[in-house]
Amino acid sequence: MNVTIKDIANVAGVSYSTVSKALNNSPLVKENTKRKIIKISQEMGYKPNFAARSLVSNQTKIIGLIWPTIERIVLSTLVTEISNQINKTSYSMILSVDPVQTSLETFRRFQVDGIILFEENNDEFDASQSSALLSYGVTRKDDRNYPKIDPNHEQAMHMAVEYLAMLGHTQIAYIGDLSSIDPMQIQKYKGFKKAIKQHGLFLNEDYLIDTEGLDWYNGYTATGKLFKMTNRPTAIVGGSYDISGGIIRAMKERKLHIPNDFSIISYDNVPQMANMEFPLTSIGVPVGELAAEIVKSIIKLVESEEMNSIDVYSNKMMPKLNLRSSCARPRL
Amino acid sequence: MNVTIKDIANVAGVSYSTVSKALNNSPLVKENTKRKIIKISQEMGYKPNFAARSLVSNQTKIIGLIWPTIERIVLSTLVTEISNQINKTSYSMILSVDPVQTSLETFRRFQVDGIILFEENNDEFDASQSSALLSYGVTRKDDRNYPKIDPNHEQAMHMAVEYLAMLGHTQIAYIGDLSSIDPMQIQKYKGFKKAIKQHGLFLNEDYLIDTEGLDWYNGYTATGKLFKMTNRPTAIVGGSYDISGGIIRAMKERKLHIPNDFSIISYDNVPQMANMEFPLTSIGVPVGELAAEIVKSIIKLVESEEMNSIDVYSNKMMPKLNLRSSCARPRL
DNA sequence: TTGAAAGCGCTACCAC
DNA sequence: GTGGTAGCGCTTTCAA
Repeated sequence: MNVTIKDIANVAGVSYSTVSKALNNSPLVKENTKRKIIKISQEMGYKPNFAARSLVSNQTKIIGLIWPTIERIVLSTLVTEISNQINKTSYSMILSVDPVQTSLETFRRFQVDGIILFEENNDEFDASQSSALLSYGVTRKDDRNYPKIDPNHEQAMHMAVEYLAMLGHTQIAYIGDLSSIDPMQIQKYKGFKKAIKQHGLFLNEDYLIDTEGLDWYNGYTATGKLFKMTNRPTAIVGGSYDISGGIIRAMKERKLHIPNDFSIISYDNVPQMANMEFPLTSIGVPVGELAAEIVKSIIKLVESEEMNSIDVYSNKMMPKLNLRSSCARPRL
Repeated sequence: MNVTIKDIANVAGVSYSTVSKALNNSPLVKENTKRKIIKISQEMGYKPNFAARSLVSNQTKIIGLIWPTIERIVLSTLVTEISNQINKTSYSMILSVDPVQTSLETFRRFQVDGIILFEENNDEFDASQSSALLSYGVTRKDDRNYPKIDPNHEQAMHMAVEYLAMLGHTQIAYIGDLSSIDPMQIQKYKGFKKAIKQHGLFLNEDYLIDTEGLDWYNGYTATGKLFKMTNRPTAIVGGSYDISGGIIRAMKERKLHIPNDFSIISYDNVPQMANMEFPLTSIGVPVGELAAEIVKSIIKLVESEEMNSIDVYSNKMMPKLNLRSSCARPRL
């Protein structure tokens, strides 16, 4: 059987309520007894019983996260990063891989204090009975009244184009998923078009290359279309980490040089960008910052909700340009 | 506030101990009252409080699973399937994406009843303090005293070669990761060689094609090597789902016909095989069976451990050949 | 500064 | 068949 505070109390010769206070570092206990109790509890190998604690305190200190159904390396990096950051707090994180509704129910039985949801999980669901909810990504339903964290895709495209234009590029292509109904993809592509216009460049419709998907191979094939053009662009914005991987590969196979033949900026600001076949300059909210904001927000939400003040907000996070060596001035 | 059994008791006009029994389907309650109570509890949206239940019963009915670090579609299919199957039992499953040691500690705080571990998680760790542990995959350390579930890779290769040989193939290639130190890859590749010999075929070393990785693109590139040969094989065994995807793509690009130009069998018996560019005949333990065995074993382990009888066993599961239309007799 | 006691939601036992 | 009640391990008043 596990050691309980009563066992400790017996050994220490105090009441078990004193033990409880001591272990929770309450200022109501004399430093001396506190130290003694802590020492004894360690010697006895005491581990607090989570169930008992959460039963009485009515909070579990657990954050639940519903695993995004669309598997992308960027999302799993985000999830891992969120987990790491939560581990640094007094909270823990658990995951569910079930559909949203099922996950929500599981989490309710666990009485998790807060739930992180990815808007890619776009199933219909009823969140009315749940604990504090926070979502990441572009929401499809405006009537959902929980806070949202979302990268500013439009601004990202603006910064990418701005940087390329500054280097002297005027012929910039976008290789990304134009056919998707995923609002995130739509925002990127619209953002790109808007940015081109804002920088006074000519928007060549041929330079909007549809990958028809987000996989590595989609980027690879789409890049093939680009080589068939007579009037090739000098710079490319890749729509995602995976797509850009395919672009690089297509370049390498044709013995093309980055950045001399083509300057490339990739969407998605993840550290893995540095380990690609060719390290790419990238644009996007750094995944660490995203995770930090998500963790900070969910905890704030959880703790504020206890005082019944749920304020619905939406945070469009600012992207950053991460310079590597995949961009140069265009050849004359 | 959440609905409790007391609330239900009030509405139903019975005592709350009767509610408890009814909800646990105890034979001590009259069918009539049982039905009434269940109906009311559903209407009120009752969800049992895990913490309270586990506090008294001293078990959580939770299985923890440590997310495999190597991301493969096959593994995530397995995890999802395991989750689905656990949901059908009285247990629930939670995931941790942290390193093994951290996950183990989190799970201990949760007092999970059992833990599923993937042997890909090959970190060093101390499992001595943990609850019932079960691992999937080839263990690297023989001194670990917990049960293991593992597909019989050797038998799988035997069956694949047998089938191809039966169709009349004598020139069979293996495209897989030969350079890996992952014991699972080593077993596949050795199994293939052994199977070739057992079927009295000549083992052409050139037909062992190293993908140098498990990604889609590794299969794609490795297939290129095959086309450079003068004496090409007539049949191919693909080392994994992703690798085989690359093989198919390489075939398609060269306008080669499956199965007329090449017969292909892929390792990994997952349903997604049917949705590939070309549906492939596949070999491996069906992922559903694997999940079922894992779930059955961990639950058995959890429940037997309560009577202190931990028997360490290792289950090498039998693969199955899943016929689709990617194999035919070789051309003469 | 410490101790006693109530009670979180539930299961399980014993009475009726 | 049903109800009453003890108690799981802990936190949190309130009293001493």
